[in-house]
Amino acid sequence: MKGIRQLAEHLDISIGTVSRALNGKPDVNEETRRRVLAAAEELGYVANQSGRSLRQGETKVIGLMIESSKETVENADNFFLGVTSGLQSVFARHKLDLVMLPCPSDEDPHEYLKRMVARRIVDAMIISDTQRVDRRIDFLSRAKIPFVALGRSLSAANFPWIDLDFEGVADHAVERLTARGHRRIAITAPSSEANLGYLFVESYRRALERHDIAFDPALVIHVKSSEQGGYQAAHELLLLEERPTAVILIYELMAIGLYRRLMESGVMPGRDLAVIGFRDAPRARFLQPSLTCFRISLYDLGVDLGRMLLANMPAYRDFYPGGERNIIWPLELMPGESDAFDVGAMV
Amino acid sequence: MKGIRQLAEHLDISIGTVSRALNGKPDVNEETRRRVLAAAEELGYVANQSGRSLRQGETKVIGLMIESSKETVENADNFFLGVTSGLQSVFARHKLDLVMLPCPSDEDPHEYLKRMVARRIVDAMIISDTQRVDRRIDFLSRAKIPFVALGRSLSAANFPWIDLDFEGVADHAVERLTARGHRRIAITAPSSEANLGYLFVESYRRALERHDIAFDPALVIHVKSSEQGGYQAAHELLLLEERPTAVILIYELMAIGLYRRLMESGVMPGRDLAVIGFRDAPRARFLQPSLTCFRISLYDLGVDLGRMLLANMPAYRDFYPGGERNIIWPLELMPGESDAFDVGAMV
DNA sequence: ACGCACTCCGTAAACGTTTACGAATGTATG
DNA sequence: CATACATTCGTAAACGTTTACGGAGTGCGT
Repeated sequence: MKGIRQLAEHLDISIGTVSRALNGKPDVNEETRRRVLAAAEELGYVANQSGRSLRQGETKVIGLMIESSKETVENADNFFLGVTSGLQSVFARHKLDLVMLPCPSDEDPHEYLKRMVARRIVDAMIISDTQRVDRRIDFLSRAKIPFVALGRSLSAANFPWIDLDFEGVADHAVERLTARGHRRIAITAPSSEANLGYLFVESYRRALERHDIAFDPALVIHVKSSEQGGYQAAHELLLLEERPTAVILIYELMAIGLYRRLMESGVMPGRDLAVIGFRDAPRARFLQPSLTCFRISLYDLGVDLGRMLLANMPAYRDFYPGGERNIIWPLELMPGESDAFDVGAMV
Repeated sequence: MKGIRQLAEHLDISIGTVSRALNGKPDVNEETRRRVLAAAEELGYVANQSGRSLRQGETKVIGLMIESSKETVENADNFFLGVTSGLQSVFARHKLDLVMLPCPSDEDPHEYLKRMVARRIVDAMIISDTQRVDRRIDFLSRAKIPFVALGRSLSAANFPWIDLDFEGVADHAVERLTARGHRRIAITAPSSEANLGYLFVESYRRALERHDIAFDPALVIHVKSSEQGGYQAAHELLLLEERPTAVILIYELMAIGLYRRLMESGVMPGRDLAVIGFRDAPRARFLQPSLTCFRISLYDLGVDLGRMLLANMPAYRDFYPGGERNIIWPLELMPGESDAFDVGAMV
C-alpha cells in the first residue's frame, strides 16, 4: 500500500473524500465512510506521518526526555517506565504517541532538546531531572513549545511542573525518628546540580528545625545515588566522631551498599542505625532488614503529568479544563524493619 | 526562523543552493557554503524533519522498541539505557537519532510495531525481548524494514540478531559449581514465552549433561524475574524434599528477595547454598554476601547492535562491510562470595 | 574565434497529506 | 416554479524540503 492516492483509486473516489472519511470529518456520507474504512483496513493503509506532519505542522508525538548519563545508567530503575504507562494511558485517547528521548551523555541536554524540537520530531516535551537553573525551561517557554517538567526549577517564574513532596517526606521521616528518640539524623545528597538534591536537603533542614534539632552540615553526606554511593555513605558515616543514630537515603537502592558497609563493621542496620529510604520501592521490603521507605504511585503520576501537558496544548486544552499548573506529589510511607532502632530505650 | 526559504531570502541566494550547501553536496562554492552555514547558525535554522522525510522517504530516526509491561517495569534495570549509549555513539556519526518506543502493556507488541513503522516514525527498528515465535520478526522481514533483534527467535531462518552466550554462562557456572562438589543445581526461569528463558534453561540442561548430572525438572523454578520472584524461588526451593545445594538466577536483582527468604529460614547464602547470578551486575558486589555474577558490557553490546543494524540499511551498508549477521555475546564472570559454599568438604 | 569541459547556481517538480473552496445534487420553502 | 439551503464530493493549493535538469559564466586547448 503506497498512499492515500492508491486507496482513492481503488475505491474510485477522490483523494480528498478519502482523507475526510478517515479523519472523521462531518461532510462525508456514512456509507462512503464505511467503505473507505473497510478498504483501508483491508489494504493495511496507514497515513504517512511525514506528509501529515508537513501539512498540519504537528507530529502527534510527545517526547519524554531522559538523561542517559553514566550515573543515571548506574542507578536506573523503573522510574521512567512506570511513569510512561500512565502517560500513554492519557495520550492514547487522543491518538498521540510517546517516544522516549535519551540524551547522550556527551551532549549538552539543552542542545539536544533544541535539536529535537527544531527537527520537529515532537510536538511537546516532558523534561525531567531539572537542574536548579535549567536553560531548557527558559528555551521551551520562550519558544512556546508546550511542556511539563518533572521537578521544580528556579529558571522561570511560572511553568507547569509536578514535583515530589520533599517537605512532607522529610517531616514524616524526622517525626518518626524523633519519636523514637533520634537526634542525630544524617542524610545523603547527590553532588550534582539537580534541584531534587537541593530541595531534599532543604526540606530536611527545615524539618529538623521544626523539631528543635540544630542542623549539622557534617551530617549531609554527598555521594552518588547508587549502591556504590550507599557503600561510600556508610563509610563516611562510620568515620564521623559523633556518629548519627539514623540516616535518610535519597534513593532506595543505596541501602544495598549501605547495609553491606555497615555489616562489614559489625553495625546492624535497623538495630544500631535507623535507615529510611526515599522514592519508589517495591523492592525495599525484600531487603534484609526490610527498608522503611516512601513510595510513589508512578502510574498515577504519569497520568497527571499527561493531563497537565495536554492542558497546555491548544489543540487539547478543552479536554482538561481548570487543571492546576503545579502539583506537589504526595508519597506514602511503607513501614519496614530498617528504622526499628529505638534510641529512647538507651537514654 | 521559519524555513529554508527565509534563510535563502536573507542570503539572497536560491533555496536550492542553500539546501545543497547545508547538505554538503559537491556542486557549491566553498565561499557560498561558508556563508550559508554561518547564517544558519546565526539564525538558528534547523531543517524541518517532516519536509525532509516526505521528500526523501526516510526519517533519520531509529527506534528501539521496549516492553513496558508490568513485569518489565518491576524488574527494570539499567539494561536499555546502557545499550542506548553504545547505540548512540554509532548513530551519531551518521546524524541518526535514536528514540525509545515503549510498547504500552495493553497493546499487542506486534500491532504497536506495525503502527510505528506504518506511520513512518522510524526508518529502522531494534527489537528486544524476542519471543520463541515472534510475529514482529516475520513482519519486519517481509516488509523489508531494516532491523536487528536483541535475542534469537524461531520465527525466521535468517535474520540479524545479537544474543547472549547462554551456553557459555551455563557451562561456566556448572563447571564452577561441580568443581566444588555440587550435584544438585537449581535454576530460575521466567514463565513467559520469552526465548531468553527457554534458551537459558536449555543451556543449563546441556551443561548438566556434559558434567554427567541428570536433569531434574523439579529443579527448574518458574518465577518472575524480580525481587519478589527471588523471594518466591527461595520459598519453593526450601520446600523441595531433596534440597539443592546451589541455584543459578536468571536475573541478578532476584538475589535480594532470595537472600531474604533464605535468611528467614536460617539458611545462609554462600555458606548453606551457593548462588550465581546472571546479567549485568555492578550492584552484585554490594549485596551481602556479594553475588557471583556474569556481567555484560552494555555499551559495547550497543555499539555492535548499532553497527549490525546499519550494515543492513542500504544507505549505510558501505560503512560496515563484512559484518557478521549474528553474534553470540560473551559474558564475564565476576567472582563473589555467594558461591563459596564447598560441598566437597562435606562428602 | 570556436568548441568543450567544468564550476556554480536557479528553476521547478515531487514527496503524501489536509483543507478551503466551490460544484453538483437533492430537498424544503416561498 | 424559482429560490434557498443542506448534503456530499471533487479540485487544487499548500506545507518544507531535496534533487534532476539545464543555464550562465569561466578557462582552456585547438
